[in-house]
Amino acid sequence: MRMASGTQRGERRADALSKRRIVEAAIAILDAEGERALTFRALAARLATGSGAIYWHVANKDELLAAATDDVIARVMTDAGDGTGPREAVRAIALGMFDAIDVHPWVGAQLSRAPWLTAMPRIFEGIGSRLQALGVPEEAWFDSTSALVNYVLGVAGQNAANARLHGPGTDRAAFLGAIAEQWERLDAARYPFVRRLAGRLADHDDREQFLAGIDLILTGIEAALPDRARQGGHV
Amino acid sequence: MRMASGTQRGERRADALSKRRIVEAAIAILDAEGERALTFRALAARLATGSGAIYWHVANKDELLAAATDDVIARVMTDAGDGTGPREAVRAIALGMFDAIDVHPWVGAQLSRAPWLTAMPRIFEGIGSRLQALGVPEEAWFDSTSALVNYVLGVAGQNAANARLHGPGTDRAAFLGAIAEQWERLDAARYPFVRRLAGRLADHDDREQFLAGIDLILTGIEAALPDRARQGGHV
DNA sequence: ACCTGAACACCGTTCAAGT
DNA sequence: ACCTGAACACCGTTCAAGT
Repeated sequence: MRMASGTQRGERRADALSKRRIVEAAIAILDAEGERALTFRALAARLATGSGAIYWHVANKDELLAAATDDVIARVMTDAGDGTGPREAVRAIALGMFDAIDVHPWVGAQLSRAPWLTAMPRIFEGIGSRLQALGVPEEAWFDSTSALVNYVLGVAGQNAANARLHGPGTDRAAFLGAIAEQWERLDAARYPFVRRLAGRLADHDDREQFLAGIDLILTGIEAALPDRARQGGHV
Repeated sequence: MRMASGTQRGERRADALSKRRIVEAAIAILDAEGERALTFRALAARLATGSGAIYWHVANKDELLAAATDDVIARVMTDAGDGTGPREAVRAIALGMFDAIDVHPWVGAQLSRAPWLTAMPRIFEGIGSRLQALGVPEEAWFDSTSALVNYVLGVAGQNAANARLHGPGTDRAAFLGAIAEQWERLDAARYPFVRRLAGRLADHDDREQFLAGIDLILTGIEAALPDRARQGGHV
């Protein structure tokens, strides 16, 4: 007796294993239970199969994580980035990444593991093409894009790290408050600056601060723009 | 018969276990053989003891990695950062971190795992206090420092990731060349910008590009400076 | 107080055997 | 071609037993 019910030649059962389904299941586990919960055993259980079956579709865990990350980043790049002007587009792309990593913190960690061949070209293209539209001269493309991308990746990594510390579902405010409290208790002679900063830690808005950083870099980029391009991008 | 040779009351044998010695051994393994090589078994073998002995001095692997990272960062902060003016000091601190991560790539990965209570205050203090000296007004301290720190962490994470891809001791140039080649082969319709960038990937100088990003952010920070502070820091 | 090393629980990955 | 699931090698961590 065949397992398939209503399948025809060349078709696949709706629940047949595939890289797409595996990646989707992986994302679901990562989102709901965090990075530590993603094991081949858990994945196999969720997909009602053996752990070895997954290896038929995916080479190893690194490839699985890269594919999951690429999935999320691809969505960001198609969804965001069509603001009015090029400056708005850069901000929109950056914010899109921030928000995506807010929902999928593990993406932030994964991006620090060099998906140079999958997610990274998407990010470079998304941001760099907008800088080009902003009128940044070709000699400055690489450095400018790299500055924005690295900043975004830095924030992404920290958000991922924070999410790892307070497991999925814990509230951020209490977490930040606890750190602020520690910072206030640091040695006054060695950490005068950090102690004065501590008060702002607890009540600052991550998203606003992220955007403030983007704006600082954009201001730096625009300061080096040829006069012609300063009035909001070229035609 | 006692193991000790020439030890007196209250003294420790030169080769007695201690957190310091454990952390030093861990750093040696991480530097020489990479992150994957650091296991409690390898560490115990190197220290000629049982793996359980390490747990008497160190709570777990996370604490060990945090301590190793803190060690490296602490050295950067005491060694670097005394340039002529505050702007030079910021650049010196940033470059110090870049160079440290170049030598110890695993630090870059570890910083993306939130050592909020050890390395992070050092970094914030090192950079933030110089921005203060630069004349940045208090309302802007947090955002400005955070922008620079996140950028540095982003670069750090990428350098760590690259080092992980080409194991310790492989040459960077060939590695970048391989990626540039892949980027040139991307779909022309979807990645026009990245394809044009690919040529620059292979021959660019990481360190110079890093500094260019720092300068962009510093320019953005200085653009918002009150007039009084623009001429090179306050008195 | 500090060290030893076997044991435990768990993981990524492989592979002979199935369909 | 694709799936099953036991087995392998390895890891972080624990802990009873030693000194």
